[in-house]
Amino acid sequence: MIVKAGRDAWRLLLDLFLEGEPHDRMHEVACEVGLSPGLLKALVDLPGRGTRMSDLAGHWGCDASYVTSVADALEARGFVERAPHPTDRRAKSLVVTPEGTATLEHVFSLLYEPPRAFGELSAAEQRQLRDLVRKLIEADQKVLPAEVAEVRSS
Amino acid sequence: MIVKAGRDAWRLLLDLFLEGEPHDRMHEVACEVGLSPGLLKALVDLPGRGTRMSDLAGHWGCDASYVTSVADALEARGFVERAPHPTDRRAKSLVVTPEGTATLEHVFSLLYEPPRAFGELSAAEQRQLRDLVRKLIEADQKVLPAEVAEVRSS
DNA sequence: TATTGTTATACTCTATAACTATA
DNA sequence: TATAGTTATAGAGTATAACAATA
Repeated sequence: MIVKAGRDAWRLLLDLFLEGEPHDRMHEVACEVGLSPGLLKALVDLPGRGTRMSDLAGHWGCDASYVTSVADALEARGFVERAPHPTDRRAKSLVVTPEGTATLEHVFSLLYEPPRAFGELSAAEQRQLRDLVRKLIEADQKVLPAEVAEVRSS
Repeated sequence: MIVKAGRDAWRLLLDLFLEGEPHDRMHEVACEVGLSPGLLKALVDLPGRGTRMSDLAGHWGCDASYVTSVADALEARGFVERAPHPTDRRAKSLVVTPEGTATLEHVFSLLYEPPRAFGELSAAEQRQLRDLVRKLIEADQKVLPAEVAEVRSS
């Protein structure tokens, strides 16, 4: 059951992400590595080797033709390469180059750097927060499939 | 000082907002009220009565000409109206109409509805989470001005 | 002369439709 | 005939530059 404190917690969390220091993190990181936010998101969200470009469209929730232009842009920067599908000669997949991997590592090191405000919490409080968010994520993963089932049955 | 648990907490929080149920909240709400995400953000982020359009450009971090088109779009839907500045006849401000206010209330009621995962936390845990995030926001507000000062001095 | 909001124009992001090669 | 990726084209979103009114 969600109590008032829970509602307040969510609201505060939302405020933190919509207005505070964390807000522009994705945008800053994109600038830093010279990619548009959309291209950065694509690079970060690239599934493992062997995924067809057509499946990427589904994964990203965009049109197939847009996958082509994203692939062109990332390839032009040397971050990915097109690779042929082993058995289906119509299909291609995108593989991350060493340069792309290095960029991704840089991206994550920037993205995962906590906002300074975290330093104002005691070590015990940081542990508490980690445990609570972990629980939330586990619950989220439990809840999501249930929602999919709901949509299917309606 | 930020300890490992704090880093993990931030990383988990980021995962929650980038991938979990909360991720598409803004987008869903925009659909629900028939605004593009950009227009919704503008409406939500509209400062109080009397703010000049030129100041909105600074506030939103966009060009002044874009403020004009945002104003046109929101005015076309009846959510805001242009009002003359009391003393400077060059300037105008945007005021939210009753219809705009009603829409905003609807928007916030949707936005502030906690993800279902919150219900998996006990009442005590929800209170704990609220207190921690509250602390984080207070620290964030303390940290932000310091950063502005840094930028100024560099 | 500088500033406010607007217009005209152009560039980026993303989608739709038509096309080529392969299944 | 259907599917994979591409191309051509069009629509949003956003910026730059030139403009009219006012300060």
